Amino acid sequence: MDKEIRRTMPVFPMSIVQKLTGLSARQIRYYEQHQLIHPERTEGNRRMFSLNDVERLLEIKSLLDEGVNLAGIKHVLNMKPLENEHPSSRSEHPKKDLSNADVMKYLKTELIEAGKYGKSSLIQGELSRFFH
Amino acid sequence: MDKEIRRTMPVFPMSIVQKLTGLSARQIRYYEQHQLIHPERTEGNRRMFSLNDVERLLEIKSLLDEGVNLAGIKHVLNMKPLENEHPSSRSEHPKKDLSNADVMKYLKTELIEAGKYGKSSLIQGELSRFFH
DNA sequence: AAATGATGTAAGAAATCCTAACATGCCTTG
DNA sequence: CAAGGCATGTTAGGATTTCTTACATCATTT
Repeated sequence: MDKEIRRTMPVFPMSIVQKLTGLSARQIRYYEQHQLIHPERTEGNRRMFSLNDVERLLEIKSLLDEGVNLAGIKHVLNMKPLENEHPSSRSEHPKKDLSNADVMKYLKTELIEAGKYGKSSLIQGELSRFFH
Repeated sequence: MDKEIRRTMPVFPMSIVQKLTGLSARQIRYYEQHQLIHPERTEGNRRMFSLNDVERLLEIKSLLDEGVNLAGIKHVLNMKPLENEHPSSRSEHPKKDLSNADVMKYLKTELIEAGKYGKSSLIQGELSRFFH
């Protein structure tokens, strides 16, 4: 009964998550500071990550590669916290299940709005010069 | 491509393996010392365990509960190292796939032999008093 | 030019893990 | 029954890893 390792169990230390995601410790801590992830802590205050945390970090990395900034990533990830949160830290989120298509639609409208008003609320750098 | 976590990847530190298996650090190190497991090491010499290592430890624990001693467990586990070894530490083992029935048969003959000669090569304590 | 966002780096403290050694309790054996 | 071996607990000192905080850097935005 204890044999199965749940996806929400905090089992990976920082060093392993760095190797698994290719992110630096600085980045990972920064994303936590900005509420993109919520890793657990040991009694001694060391971060411990679950499989879901790692996958979430990979999502973040992927979105970063696409030029989305942290504020934008936060919006996207907050739309589907149901499967990524630890059971301990879950609260009364507005949990709507949404598909990849929904996320893309959201990002596209954000982009269009940004283009209209000459201000990108989500994208910085690369893509932002396509709108002005 | 990096998203899938292989069963042989060393990802769990000692503290997590203790919680996952219910074994003490002393026990885990002792089993390694006696070649029952072969966890990897970080650059800084810290043990890092794979999922297979953890499952192997659970097998060990289960066999211990049944009264099998370390020498016996070593025999049993050495009969099926193909799926439990790290790819890095694999060598030209006589890798025969064997079923639970095979293992049980092996254990039973060992028990019978032990009974015959008045010496238990595998079992100590509980069961040993059934033979003498 | 100044402000902001994202990340790197460094320092000092604290937590975790390492090995080695000695202690303990239970069997087994002579 | 005493001696030895097995499996584990405990302790000590040292090394490694992680933590927080602060400051630096570089690109982008205002």
